[in-house]
Amino acid sequence: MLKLLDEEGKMYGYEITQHVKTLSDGKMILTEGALYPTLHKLEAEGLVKTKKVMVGKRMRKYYTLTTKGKKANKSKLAEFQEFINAMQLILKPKTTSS
Amino acid sequence: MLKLLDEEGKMYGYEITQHVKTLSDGKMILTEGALYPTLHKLEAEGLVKTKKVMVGKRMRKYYTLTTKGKKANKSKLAEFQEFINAMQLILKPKTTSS
DNA sequence: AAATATACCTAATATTCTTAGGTATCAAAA
DNA sequence: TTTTGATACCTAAGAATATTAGGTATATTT
Repeated sequence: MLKLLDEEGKMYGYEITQHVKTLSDGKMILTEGALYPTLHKLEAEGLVKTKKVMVGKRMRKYYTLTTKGKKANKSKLAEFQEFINAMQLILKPKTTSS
Repeated sequence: MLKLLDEEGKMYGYEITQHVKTLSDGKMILTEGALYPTLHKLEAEGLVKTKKVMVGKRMRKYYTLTTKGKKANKSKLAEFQEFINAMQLILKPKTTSS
């Protein structure tokens, strides 16, 4: 979420779920039960700030990264890559011979 | 765990934690609170079977994959790779120009 | 002798996700 | 025109999993 918000500037919750689905060719589904509590937590931690906008009679809540959120994005992305690297080391096939 | 057991043939719990630490250059720590409940669950599901061995006065519980466990290993490895692929698609930097 | 490593384990708590709701507007199909 | 599906927010119960912090005991190293 932080990464998408960093690139897109501002996004609303539903938009984030659609982005995730599109970018992953439908392989990842970010459910609303996972999405909204996380966004609220990010806001409580001061990583994002919100702006409510009315589109017709319907409400949209736009999220944007704070300075703290941009820093968190970088560190979390690096952390995730380290996780992937470590997992690949562990899951790399053990070379039996050669 | 399934992957390590598949390659090593048989392993005991503590050995698995050390393997994970070594393979990942100390970046991943598999704690015992995560390890043992998971091994017990794998056994309950019939993916691994156990054999208790006394080494001096100390007990070791060796785990080996069942046929079902070997199949599960393959599918779980594939599943994890798909997860990584999907995440990389989502986390891939958005090309702004060119 | 004491500290560290080996070797098993559990349990309370915390965290997070899934599932399954609820409310409401808007557009398209039946 | 009604009903379905998409858009758009949300919460809460339950399930799953990890963290933390123990407990027990033997073996080895300092």
